[in-house]
Amino acid sequence: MFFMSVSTQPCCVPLMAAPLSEPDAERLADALKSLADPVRLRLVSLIAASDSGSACACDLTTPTGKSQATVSHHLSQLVKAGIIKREQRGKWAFFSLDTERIESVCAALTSRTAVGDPA
Amino acid sequence: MFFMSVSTQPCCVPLMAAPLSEPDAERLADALKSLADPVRLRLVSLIAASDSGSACACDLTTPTGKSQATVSHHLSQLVKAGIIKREQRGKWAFFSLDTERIESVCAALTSRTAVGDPA
DNA sequence: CTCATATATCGATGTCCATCGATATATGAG
DNA sequence: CTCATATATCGATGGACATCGATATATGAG
Repeated sequence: MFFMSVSTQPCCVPLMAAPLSEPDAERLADALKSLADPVRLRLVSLIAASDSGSACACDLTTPTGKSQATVSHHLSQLVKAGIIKREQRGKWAFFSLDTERIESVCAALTSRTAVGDPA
Repeated sequence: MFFMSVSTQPCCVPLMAAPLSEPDAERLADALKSLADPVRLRLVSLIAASDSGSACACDLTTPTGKSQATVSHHLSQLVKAGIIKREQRGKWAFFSLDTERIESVCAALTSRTAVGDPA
Protein backbone atom coordinates (compact mmCIF):
# COMPACT_ATOMS: atom_id res chain seq x y z
CA MET A 1 0.00 0.00 0.00
CA PHE A 2 1.04 3.59 -0.54
CA PHE A 3 2.51 5.72 2.19
CA MET A 4 -0.21 8.08 3.38
CA SER A 5 1.14 11.60 3.71
CA VAL A 6 -2.05 12.80 5.41
CA SER A 7 -2.26 11.77 9.05
CA THR A 8 -5.46 10.39 10.50
CA GLN A 9 -5.02 12.93 13.29
CA PRO A 10 -5.45 16.68 12.68
CA CYS A 11 -1.92 17.18 14.04
CA CYS A 12 0.90 16.52 13.24
CA VAL A 13 2.86 14.94 10.42
CA PRO A 14 6.59 14.75 11.14
CA LEU A 15 8.86 17.24 9.41
CA MET A 16 11.92 15.09 9.07
CA ALA A 17 10.45 11.89 7.66
CA ALA A 18 9.59 13.33 4.24
CA PRO A 19 8.92 16.70 2.61
CA LEU A 20 5.80 18.15 4.16
CA SER A 21 2.74 18.65 1.97
CA GLU A 22 1.26 22.12 1.96
CA PRO A 23 -1.87 21.14 3.97
CA ASP A 24 0.26 19.29 6.53
CA ALA A 25 2.57 22.29 6.79
CA GLU A 26 -0.43 24.56 7.27
CA ARG A 27 -1.77 22.39 10.08
CA LEU A 28 1.51 22.19 11.92
CA ALA A 29 2.07 25.93 11.44
CA ASP A 30 -1.35 26.65 12.96
CA ALA A 31 -0.50 24.56 16.02
CA LEU A 32 2.84 26.31 16.39
CA LYS A 33 1.29 29.75 15.88
CA SER A 34 -0.98 29.15 18.83
CA LEU A 35 2.13 28.68 20.98
CA ALA A 36 4.27 31.36 19.35
CA ASP A 37 3.08 34.24 21.50
CA PRO A 38 4.65 35.33 24.80
CA VAL A 39 1.32 35.94 26.52
CA ARG A 40 -0.03 32.54 25.51
CA LEU A 41 3.19 30.83 26.58
CA ARG A 42 2.90 32.46 29.99
CA LEU A 43 -0.72 31.37 30.22
CA VAL A 44 0.25 27.78 29.46
CA SER A 45 3.06 28.04 31.96
CA LEU A 46 0.77 29.45 34.67
CA ILE A 47 -1.75 26.68 34.08
CA ALA A 48 1.00 24.07 34.27
CA ALA A 49 2.19 25.55 37.55
CA SER A 50 -1.27 25.46 39.15
CA ASP A 51 -1.66 23.13 42.10
CA SER A 52 -4.60 21.17 40.74
CA GLY A 53 -3.32 21.28 37.18
CA SER A 54 -6.10 23.65 36.24
CA ALA A 55 -6.40 27.39 36.66
CA CYS A 56 -9.31 29.83 36.80
CA ALA A 57 -9.39 32.57 34.17
CA CYS A 58 -9.81 35.06 36.98
CA ASP A 59 -6.35 34.16 38.28
CA LEU A 60 -4.65 34.57 34.90
CA THR A 61 -5.37 38.22 34.18
CA THR A 62 -3.17 39.91 36.78
CA PRO A 63 0.03 37.86 36.27
CA THR A 64 0.02 38.48 32.53
CA GLY A 65 -0.54 42.21 32.88
CA LYS A 66 -3.09 42.18 30.08
CA SER A 67 -6.75 43.20 29.99
CA GLN A 68 -9.49 40.69 30.75
CA ALA A 69 -10.60 40.82 27.11
CA THR A 70 -7.12 40.05 25.86
CA VAL A 71 -6.62 37.14 28.24
CA SER A 72 -9.98 35.69 27.30
CA HIS A 73 -9.04 36.01 23.64
CA HIS A 74 -5.75 34.17 24.13
CA LEU A 75 -7.36 31.41 26.17
CA SER A 76 -9.92 30.90 23.41
CA GLN A 77 -7.11 30.65 20.86
CA LEU A 78 -5.37 27.99 22.91
CA VAL A 79 -8.59 26.03 23.34
CA LYS A 80 -9.31 26.26 19.63
CA ALA A 81 -5.81 24.96 18.90
CA GLY A 82 -6.32 22.08 21.32
CA ILE A 83 -3.46 23.11 23.59
CA ILE A 84 -5.68 23.60 26.63
CA LYS A 85 -9.12 22.41 27.66
CA ARG A 86 -11.93 24.51 29.14
CA GLU A 87 -14.21 23.43 31.95
CA GLN A 88 -17.04 25.50 33.46
CA ARG A 89 -17.34 25.44 37.27
CA GLY A 90 -20.19 27.63 38.43
CA LYS A 91 -19.46 31.03 37.02
CA TRP A 92 -15.78 30.34 36.70
CA ALA A 93 -13.93 28.95 33.70
CA PHE A 94 -11.07 26.57 34.47
CA PHE A 95 -8.37 25.64 32.03
CA SER A 96 -6.02 22.66 31.95
CA LEU A 97 -3.31 21.50 29.60
CA ASP A 98 -3.68 18.92 26.86
CA THR A 99 -0.20 17.51 27.35
CA GLU A 100 -0.61 14.91 24.64
CA ARG A 101 -1.33 17.57 22.09
CA ILE A 102 1.73 19.59 23.01
CA GLU A 103 3.90 16.50 22.86
CA SER A 104 2.40 15.60 19.50
CA VAL A 105 3.45 18.98 18.12
CA CYS A 106 6.99 18.46 19.41
CA ALA A 107 7.08 14.95 18.04
CA ALA A 108 6.23 16.31 14.60
CA LEU A 109 9.21 18.66 14.83
CA THR A 110 11.76 16.11 15.95
CA SER A 111 10.82 12.55 15.04
CA ARG A 112 12.43 11.12 11.94
CA THR A 113 9.71 8.58 11.31
CA ALA A 114 6.01 8.82 10.57
CA VAL A 115 3.62 7.92 13.36
CA GLY A 116 3.27 4.16 13.51
CA ASP A 117 6.23 3.60 11.23
CA PRO A 118 8.39 0.57 11.97
CA ALA A 119 12.02 1.47 12.74
CA MET B 1 22.20 28.96 45.73
CA PHE B 2 19.11 30.39 44.13
CA PHE B 3 17.41 28.80 41.17
CA MET B 4 18.31 30.81 38.11
CA SER B 5 15.26 31.50 36.00
CA VAL B 6 17.40 32.87 33.18
CA SER B 7 19.11 30.17 31.17
CA THR B 8 22.74 30.47 30.19
CA GLN B 9 21.63 29.62 26.66
CA PRO B 10 19.56 32.07 24.59
CA CYS B 11 16.90 29.38 24.23
CA CYS B 12 14.91 27.93 26.00
CA VAL B 13 13.58 27.91 29.54
CA PRO B 14 11.07 25.10 30.13
CA LEU B 15 7.41 26.06 30.30
CA MET B 16 6.26 23.47 32.77
CA ALA B 17 8.90 23.79 35.46
CA ALA B 18 7.77 27.20 36.72
CA PRO B 19 5.83 30.24 35.47
CA LEU B 20 7.75 31.76 32.60
CA SER B 21 9.19 35.24 33.01
CA GLU B 22 8.27 37.73 30.35
CA PRO B 23 11.76 37.82 28.75
CA ASP B 24 11.93 34.03 28.72
CA ALA B 25 8.46 33.86 27.18
CA GLU B 26 9.53 36.37 24.56
CA ARG B 27 12.59 34.34 23.64
CA LEU B 28 10.72 31.08 23.35
CA ALA B 29 7.95 32.79 21.39
CA ASP B 30 10.51 34.15 18.93
CA ALA B 31 11.93 30.67 18.37
CA LEU B 32 8.45 29.24 17.85
CA LYS B 33 7.45 32.08 15.53
CA SER B 34 10.32 31.21 13.24
CA LEU B 35 8.82 27.74 12.86
CA ALA B 36 5.17 28.79 12.82
CA ASP B 37 4.92 29.40 9.10
CA PRO B 38 3.95 26.81 6.49
CA VAL B 39 6.57 27.92 3.99
CA ARG B 40 9.36 27.82 6.57
CA LEU B 41 8.21 24.41 7.78
CA ARG B 42 8.37 23.10 4.25
CA LEU B 43 11.83 24.58 3.80
CA VAL B 44 13.02 22.85 6.96
CA SER B 45 11.39 19.64 5.77
CA LEU B 46 13.01 19.88 2.34
CA ILE B 47 16.43 20.47 3.88
CA ALA B 48 15.94 17.51 6.21
CA ALA B 49 15.02 15.34 3.24
CA SER B 50 18.11 16.28 1.23
CA ASP B 51 20.58 13.51 0.58
CA SER B 52 23.62 15.22 2.03
CA GLY B 53 21.64 16.85 4.82
CA SER B 54 22.08 20.22 3.18
CA ALA B 55 20.21 21.86 0.35
CA CYS B 56 20.99 24.61 -2.14
CA ALA B 57 18.72 27.67 -2.09
CA CYS B 58 18.29 27.23 -5.83
CA ASP B 59 16.55 23.90 -5.21
CA LEU B 60 14.13 25.31 -2.66
CA THR B 61 12.31 27.89 -4.73
CA THR B 62 10.33 25.66 -7.06
CA PRO B 63 8.99 23.14 -4.51
CA THR B 64 7.63 25.90 -2.28
CA GLY B 65 5.91 27.74 -5.13
CA LYS B 66 7.14 31.09 -3.82
CA SER B 67 9.28 33.78 -5.42
CA GLN B 68 13.06 33.74 -5.05
CA ALA B 69 12.87 36.86 -2.86
CA THR B 70 10.35 35.25 -0.54
CA VAL B 71 12.33 32.04 -0.16
CA SER B 72 15.50 34.00 0.53
CA HIS B 73 13.63 35.99 3.17
CA HIS B 74 12.36 32.86 4.90
CA LEU B 75 15.77 31.19 4.84
CA SER B 76 17.28 34.30 6.44
CA GLN B 77 14.63 34.18 9.15
CA LEU B 78 15.44 30.58 9.92
CA VAL B 79 19.16 31.29 10.03
CA LYS B 80 18.59 34.28 12.32
CA ALA B 81 16.52 32.07 14.63
CA GLY B 82 19.26 29.46 14.67
CA ILE B 83 17.07 26.74 13.17
CA ILE B 84 19.27 26.29 10.10
CA LYS B 85 22.87 27.08 9.23
CA ARG B 86 24.13 28.74 6.05
CA GLU B 87 27.24 27.77 4.14
CA GLN B 88 28.56 29.39 0.98
CA ARG B 89 29.83 27.04 -1.76
CA GLY B 90 30.98 28.96 -4.78
CA LYS B 91 28.03 31.06 -5.82
CA TRP B 92 25.55 28.78 -4.15
CA ALA B 93 24.21 28.98 -0.63
CA PHE B 94 23.65 25.69 1.16
CA PHE B 95 21.52 25.26 4.22
CA SER B 96 21.50 22.54 6.86
CA LEU B 97 19.49 21.95 10.02
CA ASP B 98 20.59 22.77 13.54
CA THR B 99 18.90 19.73 15.05
CA GLU B 100 20.03 20.55 18.57
CA ARG B 101 18.33 23.90 18.41
CA ILE B 102 15.05 22.41 17.25
CA GLU B 103 15.21 19.80 19.98
CA SER B 104 15.98 22.48 22.55
CA VAL B 105 12.82 24.34 21.58
CA CYS B 106 10.78 21.16 21.94
CA ALA B 107 12.41 20.37 25.26
CA ALA B 108 11.34 23.77 26.55
CA LEU B 109 7.74 22.94 25.64
CA THR B 110 7.62 19.51 27.21
CA SER B 111 10.20 19.00 29.94
CA ARG B 112 9.00 19.44 33.49
CA THR B 113 12.44 20.28 34.86
CA ALA B 114 14.91 23.06 34.21
CA VAL B 115 17.99 22.20 32.17
CA GLY B 116 20.51 20.52 34.40
CA ASP B 117 18.03 20.05 37.22
CA PRO B 118 18.37 16.83 39.23
CA ALA B 119 15.26 14.62 38.99
C1' DC C 1 -37.56 38.85 39.71
C1' DT C 2 -32.93 42.20 40.55
C1' DC C 3 -28.23 42.60 41.21
C1' DA C 4 -23.37 41.44 41.11
C1' DT C 5 -19.75 39.06 39.16
C1' DA C 6 -17.24 36.24 35.58
C1' DT C 7 -16.37 35.61 30.98
C1' DA C 8 -17.11 36.23 26.03
C1' DT C 9 -17.83 39.01 22.07
C1' DC C 10 -17.76 43.26 19.36
C1' DG C 11 -15.52 47.07 16.88
C1' DA C 12 -11.72 49.87 16.22
C1' DT C 13 -6.82 50.62 15.96
C1' DG C 14 -2.02 50.01 15.44
C1' DT C 15 1.61 46.91 14.40
C1' DC C 16 3.86 43.12 12.49
C1' DC C 17 4.86 40.39 8.58
C1' DA C 18 4.40 37.48 4.20
C1' DT C 19 4.72 38.50 -0.44
C1' DC C 20 6.56 40.18 -4.73
C1' DG C 21 8.86 43.04 -8.45
C1' DA C 22 12.77 45.60 -8.96
C1' DT C 23 17.27 46.24 -7.96
C1' DA C 24 21.72 45.55 -5.69
C1' DT C 25 25.45 42.57 -4.50
C1' DA C 26 28.38 38.52 -4.94
C1' DT C 27 30.70 34.97 -7.29
C1' DG C 28 32.78 32.71 -10.98
C1' DA C 29 33.54 32.08 -16.23
C1' DG C 30 35.84 33.67 -20.31
C1' DC D 1 37.73 43.86 -17.67
C1' DT D 2 32.47 42.02 -19.26
C1' DC D 3 28.87 38.94 -18.72
C1' DA D 4 25.87 35.55 -16.59
C1' DT D 5 24.02 33.55 -12.66
C1' DA D 6 22.85 33.09 -7.62
C1' DT D 7 21.36 35.32 -3.75
C1' DA D 8 20.22 39.29 -0.85
C1' DT D 9 18.05 43.62 -0.08
C1' DC D 10 14.74 47.37 -0.91
C1' DG D 11 10.09 49.41 -1.02
C1' DA D 12 5.38 48.84 -1.33
C1' DT D 13 1.15 46.47 -0.32
C1' DG D 14 -2.31 43.64 1.63
C1' DG D 15 -3.70 40.78 5.25
C1' DA D 16 -3.41 38.82 9.81
C1' DC D 17 -3.53 39.66 14.59
C1' DA D 18 -2.66 41.56 19.45
C1' DT D 19 -4.76 44.86 22.16
C1' DC D 20 -8.34 47.32 24.59
C1' DG D 21 -12.77 49.70 25.98
C1' DA D 22 -17.41 48.89 25.68
C1' DT D 23 -20.92 45.85 25.72
C1' DA D 24 -23.28 41.37 25.73
C1' DT D 25 -24.01 37.01 27.87
C1' DA D 26 -23.92 33.65 31.61
C1' DT D 27 -24.21 32.17 36.24
C1' DG D 28 -25.38 32.32 40.88
C1' DA D 29 -26.94 35.02 45.22
C1' DG D 30 -30.69 37.08 47.70
